Amino acid sequence: MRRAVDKSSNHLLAALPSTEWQRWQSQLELVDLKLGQVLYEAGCKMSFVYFPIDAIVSLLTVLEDGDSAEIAVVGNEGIVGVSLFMGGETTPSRAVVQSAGRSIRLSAHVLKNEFNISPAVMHLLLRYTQALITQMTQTAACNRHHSLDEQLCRWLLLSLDRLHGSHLVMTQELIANMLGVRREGVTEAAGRLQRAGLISYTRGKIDVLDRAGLEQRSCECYAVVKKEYDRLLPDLIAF
Amino acid sequence: MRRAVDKSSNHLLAALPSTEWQRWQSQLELVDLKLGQVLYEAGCKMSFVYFPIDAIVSLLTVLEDGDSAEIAVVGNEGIVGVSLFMGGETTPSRAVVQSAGRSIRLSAHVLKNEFNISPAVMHLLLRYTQALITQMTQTAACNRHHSLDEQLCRWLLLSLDRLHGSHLVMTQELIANMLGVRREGVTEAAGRLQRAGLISYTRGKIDVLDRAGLEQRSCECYAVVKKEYDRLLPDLIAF
DNA sequence: TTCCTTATGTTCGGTAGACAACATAGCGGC
DNA sequence: GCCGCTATGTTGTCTACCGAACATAAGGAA
Repeated sequence: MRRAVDKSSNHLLAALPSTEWQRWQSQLELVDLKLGQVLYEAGCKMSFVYFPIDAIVSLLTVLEDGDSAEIAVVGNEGIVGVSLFMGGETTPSRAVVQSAGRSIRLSAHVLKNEFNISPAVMHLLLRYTQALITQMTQTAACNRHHSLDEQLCRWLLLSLDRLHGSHLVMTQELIANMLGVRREGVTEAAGRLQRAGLISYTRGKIDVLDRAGLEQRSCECYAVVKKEYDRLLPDLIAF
Repeated sequence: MRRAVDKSSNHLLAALPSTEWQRWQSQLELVDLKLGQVLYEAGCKMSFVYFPIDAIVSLLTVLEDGDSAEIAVVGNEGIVGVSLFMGGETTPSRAVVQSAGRSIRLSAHVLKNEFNISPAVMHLLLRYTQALITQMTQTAACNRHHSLDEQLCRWLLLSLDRLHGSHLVMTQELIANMLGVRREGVTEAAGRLQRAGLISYTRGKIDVLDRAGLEQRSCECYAVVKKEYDRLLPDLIAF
C-alpha cells in the first residue's frame, strides 16, 4: 500500500542529491505512526528506518527495573535507526512514538546499501548522527544537573520545534516516562507552568501560550542542542 | 620527535588491515598524556585524534555554570575524537586525561582522509562510535536513576578495564568532577566502599581489592556497556 | 625538623524529587 | 442522562544529595 511521498516533508530527504532521491523514491512508504507505538525494541533487529514527517519519536534507554530515560527526540529533521548504518544492527535503546503523525519508512537493507554506495548519503547521515550525539550528551548532563521544571521546558521546546503549530497531544504520564521522573512530579511542574501562563493543559492536550517564556524558564540545554543542529545541518531548512 | 609504535598497544589500531597499518605507521606519534591534560576543549577544532595505550580519557559535557558530567570514557579500546570523521569538526564536549599514560596520536586530516578512502577503516571507526554511543546513552539513564554508590562502582570498573593492574591514581575531587557530583559525596561513597573492604584509598591512590564485590555493588550500566563493546568489537582483544 | 599545601573526613541544615495513598474530574460508551 | 475509566490534582513522609563550614592528616619543600 504505497502512497506518494513528498521529498520536502523530511529535511534529511530534502537534502538528498536528486540522483539518490530518484533511486529511493520507489522504495519509500508513507506510514501512520500511532501514539505509543514502539518502532524498535532494545536489542531487536530493525527492519525499517523511519523519516518522520509530523510524528515525533523518542529514543529511550530502558533499565532492568523498567525505569527509563529519554536520550533524544527525532522529528522531521532526522531519521530513526542510525545504529543500522553505524554497524550495530541493534541498539540497546527503544524508539517510541511520542506524538502521533505520519512518517516515511524505508527498508533497512536498502538504506544500508545506499549508505555504502553513496558518499553523499553517508556524509549526510553521519552529520545528522553527530547532531544526535550532541543531543544525547547534553541530555546526560541535563539529567544530572537541571531541575524538573527546566527539563520540562526543554522537552516542550524540543517537541514544539518538531511539530506544526503549538498544540501537543501528550499525557503527563507519558512525559514522566520520557523524562524518567514520576508522574506526580510532572503534574506539579506543569501546574507551575500553567499558573505562570506559559501553557494550558487539559487531559492530554497541551497548548503552548508563551513560547518565549518557556525559553526563559528552560535550561541552556535546549539552546545548545538547537544551535548544534543548525550548525551541523545548515542545508536543511531550520525546523 | 617520533618514537616507534606498537600496533597491538591499542585495540582499534590492532584491528586495522595490514595495508592500512603500513600506510599509517609513519604518521603515528607516541605521546605522554598528563593527568588533567585537556585534549579538546568544547567547540574547538581538533588537530589530532588519540589512540590511548595506557592512558584513560574522559569525555565531559560542560554546562554554562561550570558543572560537568562525564558522558563516556575512552581507553586502549578506542579513539578520542570521533566527531572529526562524523563530520562536525568540533564537539560541544571536553576531553580530559583522567589517568596519565601513553597514547598514540595521529593528525586529524590524515585520519579524515583515511576514513574517506578506506571502507575498512570507516566501518571499524563507525562500529566503535556505535559502542561509544551506547556508553553515552546508558550514562544518561544512569545519571537519572542510580545512586552515587552504584555509579562510583560503575566508574571504577570502567576505569579498571582500561588499565593494567588494579591501581588507580585519582583524587576524589577529580572523580566528583567526572561524575558531576560534590566532592564530599564521593568521600562518603568511597568511605563506604573502603569499609566494605572493596577498595583502599589514600591520597589520590586507589587500590581495588575486591573486583567481584564492586561488580555486585555496581548498577547494571557497567555490564550493559561492557557487553555492547564486546558485541560490537569482538575482533578486538577483550580489554 | 617545621611549615604549608593539598587531600580527605565530618557535620549540620536545606531541598528536590521519590514513594505512597488518595480525591476529583473529564470524556467516551451506553 | 448514567457509569466507569483514565487523567489530573493533592498531601505528607522520606531520603539522597547539595551547600557550606569546618577539622584533620599526609606528603613535599625548606
